[in-house]
Amino acid sequence: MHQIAYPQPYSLEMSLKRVQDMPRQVIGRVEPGPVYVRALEHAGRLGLVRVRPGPDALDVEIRGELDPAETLALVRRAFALDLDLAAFHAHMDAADPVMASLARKYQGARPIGTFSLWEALAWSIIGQQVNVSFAYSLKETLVRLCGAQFDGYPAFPAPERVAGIPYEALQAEKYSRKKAEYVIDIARAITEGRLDLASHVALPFDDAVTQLVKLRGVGRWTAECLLMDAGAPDAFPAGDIGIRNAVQRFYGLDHQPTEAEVRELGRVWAPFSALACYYLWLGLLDKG
DNA sequence: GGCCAGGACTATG
DNA sequence: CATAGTCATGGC
Repeated sequence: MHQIAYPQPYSLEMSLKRVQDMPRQVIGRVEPGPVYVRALEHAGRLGLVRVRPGPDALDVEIRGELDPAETLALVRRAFALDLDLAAFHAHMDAADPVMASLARKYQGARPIGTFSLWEALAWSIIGQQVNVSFAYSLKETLVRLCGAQFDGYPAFPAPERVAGIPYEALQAEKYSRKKAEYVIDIARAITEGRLDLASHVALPFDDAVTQLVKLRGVGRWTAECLLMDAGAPDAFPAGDIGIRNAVQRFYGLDHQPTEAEVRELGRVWAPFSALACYYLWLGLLDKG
């Protein structure tokens, strides 16, 4: 059992809220405790990760062939443990009372994302246009068709696995032709060494977006969602329909704002736009 | 039953 | 550059 000291502020229960409220827990699952469990295929090794709250630190259990040091680093990133949430609160207290109020309501919540850039990008493409519930069923299909398993828990398939299936395999499972092509083509590009997402993500933010949108199936929204999941603190998918609805609701607008309006209203969130979007999405989970 | 979903591509003015 | 049509399907 490994331990990761809690950042401040932090609440695993709050952070798990969004995972638990999803219509399906395809890869990352929450079990009683609470315990976050996910199988992981990383660098050709398969294993399982369990994360639970200890008295003074997060307890991380790593099983299988996974390298402990690498896996702990992945957990840090996927659980956003290095984000300065205290600075986010201070900034919003001074700049935006609405956002400050949301941040207080979900005190200690940090986004729990994917464990690889490939999974983040595939997930964003899968999530384009369709409702979240259907997106999860599409993700489940991909996992069922190609994913490996550890101890009964499915892992998100490595790109090599997805690269090997024909478009028709996904088309037959309710993917649109284009969505099937986008996901499989990107898996093939990664597998064949033509695409290195890590090098794109490492670029300055605007350059990263510019490079990512050159990929077929990747527009600005998808690029910003990937960068957000990769930990870019100021990623801001302002055109997101959920963000637009959340802004209308929490800022009391009489109409659904356009992407430009959201970007303007959210200018004060910089350099914490990604966390602001996360808290807006969190707010949407509470109906009414 | 019609419209909207955590968009992007393609074809036309 | 700007707008319209298309995509697949589930949820409401």
